[in-house]
Amino acid sequence: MAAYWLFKSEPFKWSWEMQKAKGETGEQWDGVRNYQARNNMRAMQLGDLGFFYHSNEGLEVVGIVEVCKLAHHDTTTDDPRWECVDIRAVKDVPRPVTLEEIKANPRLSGMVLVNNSRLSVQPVSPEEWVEVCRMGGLVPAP
DNA sequence: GCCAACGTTGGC
DNA sequence: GCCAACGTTGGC
Repeated sequence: MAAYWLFKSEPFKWSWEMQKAKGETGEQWDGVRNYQARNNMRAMQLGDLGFFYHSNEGLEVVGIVEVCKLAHHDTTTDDPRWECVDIRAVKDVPRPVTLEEIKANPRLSGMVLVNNSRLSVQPVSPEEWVEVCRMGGLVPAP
């Protein structure tokens, strides 16, 4: 059973354009130093899909990514506690969905993005997935 | 740039 | 095991 996620990144550190430049191979989602976010990555399966969200600047969902490598050690640290998955860009969201729009949609009032904005890797429910895809012009949802 | 919210650390 | 202090995140 595939699951859905949301990955947050500050675009001046790691942007959707940079993610896309990595192509089919993708890149490890490194730098996460939060247990909850790490546990979410440990729970991911190959083929799981996620939203790519720009925080701080943009504040919008700009792309769809796919988990292409299961959780493994984060090579940017020696600390064995930290792991990450690899993700690759799948497609653009034709019409980026802003945080403002998400907050304004009652069907998305339960989204982690709205209620725990500090969690950088979050689960997304199937209903939320479909709704955000619809708002972004992706019909049917991937 | 500010500040609220949250997570982590460390003294007791 | 509690909680105050501190650091970080991220919306505004």
